[in-house]
Amino acid sequence: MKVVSWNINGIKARHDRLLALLDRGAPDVVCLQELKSEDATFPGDGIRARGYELHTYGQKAYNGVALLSRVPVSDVRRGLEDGVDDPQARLISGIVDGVRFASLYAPNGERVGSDKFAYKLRFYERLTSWARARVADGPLVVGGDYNIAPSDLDVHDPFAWAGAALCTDEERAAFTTLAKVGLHDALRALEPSRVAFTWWDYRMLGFQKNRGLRIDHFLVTADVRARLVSFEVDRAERKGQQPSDHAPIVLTI
DNA sequence: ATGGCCAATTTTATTGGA
Repeated sequence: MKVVSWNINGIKARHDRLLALLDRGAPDVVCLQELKSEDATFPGDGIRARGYELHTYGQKAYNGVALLSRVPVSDVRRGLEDGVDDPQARLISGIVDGVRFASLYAPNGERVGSDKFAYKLRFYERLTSWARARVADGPLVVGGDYNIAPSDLDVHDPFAWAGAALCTDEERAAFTTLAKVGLHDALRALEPSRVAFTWWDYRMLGFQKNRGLRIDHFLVTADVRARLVSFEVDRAERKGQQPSDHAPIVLTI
């Protein structure tokens, strides 16, 4: 099966591109991030017309995640489910063919020392607890924008990014701690040393100069890892008119 | 020289992104 994860940076601005992606690639499951749309106004008709079940967890202007599937989804869950009063819509998941698929939009963190950076680290602690509980339930695939480049191999210019948000040791430790509940970075399981950026800054001709980061990932449980076939970055989707600043990542299981 | 872009709302400025 084919699974896509994509930070679309606004469903309204990327709606036609999304439909084209569904038509072109016919993915079985799609994890979307940064919808920037409330559920009530989410443009879902074209998605459903293409045979997908659509589950959204949105909010006005910011954040928002969605799960699309051509196969029926059960036990849809929204948020971190830990009782914390947190209005930010960053996680949705559901079970498809016995595997739980989650769409994650982790906080950006702005800059080291900011309130948003502290929120990011706290979010990762909470996400780790959530993931530990889900891993105990069964197979899990978490696709999304983690907003962490796990190693210097995932950074176009590690010297320039040293110590900056997305690349700090503290964030990388949070990513490692999350993985220790029993999750594996799918690309690294397949190809330990491949350079595969997933985000490029809109400014400064970032994509044209390939000044990118790998911050979108699939984390999978060991049983899924054993069935991995390939991981690709859909770089073509970063080109042309009105692209998202993230390219979709595509996992074949 | 350390910025340049983009989306959405608070819209002709501001906020957040990464």
